[in-house]
Amino acid sequence: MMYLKKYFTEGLVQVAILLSLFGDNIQDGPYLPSWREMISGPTSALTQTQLHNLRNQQDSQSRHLKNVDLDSFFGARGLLGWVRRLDHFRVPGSEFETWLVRREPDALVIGAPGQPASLDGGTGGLDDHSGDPVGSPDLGYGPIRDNGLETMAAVSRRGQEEEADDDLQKEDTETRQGHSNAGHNERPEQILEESGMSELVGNTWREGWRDYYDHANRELAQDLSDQVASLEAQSSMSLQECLRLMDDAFPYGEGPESDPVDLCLSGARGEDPSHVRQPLLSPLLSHADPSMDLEQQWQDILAIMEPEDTEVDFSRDAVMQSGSIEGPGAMDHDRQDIVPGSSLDSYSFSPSLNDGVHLGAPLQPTSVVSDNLPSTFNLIDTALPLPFDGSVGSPTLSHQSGVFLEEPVQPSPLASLLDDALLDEISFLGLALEEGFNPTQASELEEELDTDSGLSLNFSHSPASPCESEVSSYSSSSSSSSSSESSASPSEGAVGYNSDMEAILDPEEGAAGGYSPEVSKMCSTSYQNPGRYNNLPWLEQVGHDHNYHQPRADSRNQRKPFKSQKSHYSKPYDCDIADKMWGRDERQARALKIPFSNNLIVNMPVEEFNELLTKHHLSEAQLNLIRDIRRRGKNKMAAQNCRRRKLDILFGLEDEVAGFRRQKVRLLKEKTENLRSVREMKQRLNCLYQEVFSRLRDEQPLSASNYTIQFGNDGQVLLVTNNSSTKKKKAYKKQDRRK
DNA sequence: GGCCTATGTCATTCT
DNA sequence: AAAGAATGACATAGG
Repeated sequence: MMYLKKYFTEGLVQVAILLSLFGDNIQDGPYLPSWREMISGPTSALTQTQLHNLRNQQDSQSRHLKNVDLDSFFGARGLLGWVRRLDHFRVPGSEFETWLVRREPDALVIGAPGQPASLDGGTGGLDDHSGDPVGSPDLGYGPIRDNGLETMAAVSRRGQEEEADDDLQKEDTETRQGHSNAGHNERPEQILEESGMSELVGNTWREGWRDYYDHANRELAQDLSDQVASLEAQSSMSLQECLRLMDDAFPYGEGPESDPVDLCLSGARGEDPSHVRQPLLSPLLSHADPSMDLEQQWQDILAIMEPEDTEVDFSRDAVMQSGSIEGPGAMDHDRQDIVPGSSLDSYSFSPSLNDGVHLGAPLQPTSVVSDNLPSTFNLIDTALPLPFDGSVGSPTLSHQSGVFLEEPVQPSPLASLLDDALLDEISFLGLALEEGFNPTQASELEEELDTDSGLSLNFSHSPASPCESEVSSYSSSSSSSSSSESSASPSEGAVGYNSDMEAILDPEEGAAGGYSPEVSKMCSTSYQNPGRYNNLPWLEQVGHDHNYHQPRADSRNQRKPFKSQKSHYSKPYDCDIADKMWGRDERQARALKIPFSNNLIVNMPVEEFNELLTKHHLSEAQLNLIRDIRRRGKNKMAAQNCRRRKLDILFGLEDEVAGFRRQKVRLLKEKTENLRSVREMKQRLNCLYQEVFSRLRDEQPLSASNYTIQFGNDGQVLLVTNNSSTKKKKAYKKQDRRK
């Protein structure tokens, strides 16, 4: 606020400087705009939207017209500040990655997933327990490790900028709370208040365009942030608990069984699981009670999953897993995308699992684009082969899933965790596809777009005041010739306008009716740059010269020498140019022998104009004509300025649209990354499930394809055959809980 | 001749 | 209240 007031009071030059500074900001990477805004101060105006016109239309606030651009600047600052705070929705994503780091290297962190302080020991723990994590990419936790490293980097960055971000997040939190409490209609006001600009922005602004932008973008951002937040909360907590419990059930070094994860990993390497002693989870979970009852652990797992089960879409899951929607081609394509070079290819499963598991590919952009959306959904949805038995009171874990089940499928509880996220992703991708967005090009596009500031900071305004040309074209009605206008320099500014008059026009006063240079600087956008909007065909006809008051030299003007190359008011009424060169006013003025040039009449200050009229004895017809000439001349300049402002608004909106598109690409990219991480976690959980099942033995090893693990209400662990006709239950002795 | 664009002008409202 | 600014609507010229 203080910044803004300072700049506001110190004049428009400082505002221009601010805009220039902001132009640097917009070129930052996609992860730091909010920081930069906080650190660098209110470099806020994304574009110079000339929305004051709209505001003036709807609500005529008592602000000076010459300040409307500044108003719009500050108004845009509030709006765009909010838009840029959409970056906050990435915070959940960042925290989600943080969770990965905490879980892997440091078991103590698991119980307290919201404490960044424990992250410091994460890297060391990772190194200690994994042997040579960097040099052993085939250990199977490469993706997680990578995520962890990324997270560490993110956390490090976060720590460095935490102080600034705290303020920003606080502000954002307050904003969101206000939004949730007050509803949509109060959001713009809240934004204005938090930006300290409420006193500068009119009501119409809040009710008009800002509402429009606020509504559209907040919906987008809110959906994303809610989705990511819920996704993180659900999946991270559930997976975390599951992994911990499962690892508790099979602690490292206890008994002949190897670590569950090691089994999975060793399976990928073709090693004997019993000889593999590369712990992945056990060291991290060593704090857990190793004697914890398996049943209790499963129940804990199911308790975590259960709330999500009610939202499972059975029919869709069944269809998906039966492959009725996804064609074999798409399936094959997905698999091809997954295995080689994928971040998941380091995960391994038992042979049966490998046959059936439909690994969630890290959302290969090509597959997303080339395949239909259902296939994409299937790709994601079937990534977790953990179904759920809907029987009330008897939660059942089943290996039935789209992965390795032949029987009627049951929805996966963990898969349901991601339903919302997946649907949102689909809608997002659908939207992107609608607009021709290709995720494969997202990165390139983002880079390309980021290089384009999207700002209209190219103040290629006319060096001369819009009225200077006319002022310079003043000529005495008696002494000036027709060449006076063409030879006058626009920069001369003040020119003696009449031999009868002793006063010298002040150039600023002479620009009374024109578009003031300061305002022109504020409003001028880069549409005068011929190359900027070359890709907008509808703008080809718009990119004309808007220096209305300057002599024009384009081909059109050459074809229209009489009308365009010389101003109507540049000729004295008694010059010997043909009548057709003059407009109606010139002709009438000459007919009535008005002793002033039209330029003089129009651009003269009103006091001097009135004095001039009184000095000369003019007839009523002459006075009326002079006043009409002045009125029409003023209005003509006003119309020119009005049209220029319209174009300024137009291009400002174009800039904003470009900025929103960049942000959309950025958000899609982040969402894709988050979903990929979730899929990886689901795969790991599935691996653990398979391992647990493989350890349940009767007289002989049980086939995972024939049995389903169930828990009875009495605490018994049951193995239910998948064939309902020959259903038999094997009750396992309830183990003592040593909790 | 019709369409489009640029520009001027008028009427009206607002500052 | 006057002057001017702003702008929608319309007319006109030219391509």
